[in-house]
Amino acid sequence: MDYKVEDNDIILIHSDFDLDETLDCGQAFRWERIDKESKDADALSNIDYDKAYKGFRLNTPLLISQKKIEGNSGASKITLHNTSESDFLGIWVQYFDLKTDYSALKKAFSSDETMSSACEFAPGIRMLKQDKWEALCSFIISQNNNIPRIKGIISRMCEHYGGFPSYEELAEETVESLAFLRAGFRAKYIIDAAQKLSSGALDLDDISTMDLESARKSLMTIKGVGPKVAECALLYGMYRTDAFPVDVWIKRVIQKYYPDGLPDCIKGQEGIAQQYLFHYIRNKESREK
DNA sequence: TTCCAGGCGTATC
DNA sequence: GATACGCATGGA
Repeated sequence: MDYKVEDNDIILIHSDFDLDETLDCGQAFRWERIDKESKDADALSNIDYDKAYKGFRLNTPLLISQKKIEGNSGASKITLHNTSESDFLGIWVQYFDLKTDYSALKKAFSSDETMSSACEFAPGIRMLKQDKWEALCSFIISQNNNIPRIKGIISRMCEHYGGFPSYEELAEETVESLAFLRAGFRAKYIIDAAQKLSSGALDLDDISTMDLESARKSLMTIKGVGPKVAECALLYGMYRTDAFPVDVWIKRVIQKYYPDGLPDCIKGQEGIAQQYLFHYIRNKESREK
């Protein structure tokens, strides 16, 4: 993992990192693409970039930009703006999973034909290793919901609390006091999760060390957490790459490409493979219409 | 208007 | 254990 510190920025040259494919693929809900005409773009007025995003890991903000390097197949210059080396090493290296070799992963995955197509379709996808509580809470909100509306609910939540709320804060709320979220039937689930964590009935650090089956069961004692949300909390919040969330889109993938089971080449890394498959089925088919 | 969205709780068999 | 249905909200 090579990087350099330049003024107040951290610079990476990377072949397996695309901001659109990683930050806008339904695994995290707080990244916003910066419109070049918007006020946010002012901070980048002296920067040469193709695309940029602003967002958060829990309550640490980041402005990140990408510029394709001409003549170097697929490589981009990624800049983490106004980021100290200690924040980079302490937060962002893990968040963007920078110690994992995605070229090697994709190569292994590509012995399967569908996986090969999915990796080729969006080669810049990376897993985002999110905060445990942020991931759990976000995916409780995600159920039977669409991505733009999930983002809206989480955005209203963060605006209201001045950042992503702690479970202690949410444990004090009621369905009525959370009406401003317009989260629908999910409000009571958010509160139940917050109360179980706040009271100590459940502990996400403990759960993260359990074997997969015990961790699932423990998470599913929360109202509104079923197999899919538990799997997402484990994958995105606790880095269990062998967790495999199955939502309506992945059900379509399985029905269409894997009626007889998942291929061996993704064993142990099912969760990461799932991210390529999810993006592939959601975007490829709409693009073909 | 109806259908659908990164599902789950509940009732019923 | 399997299956059917309702659920809040809002965009297509």
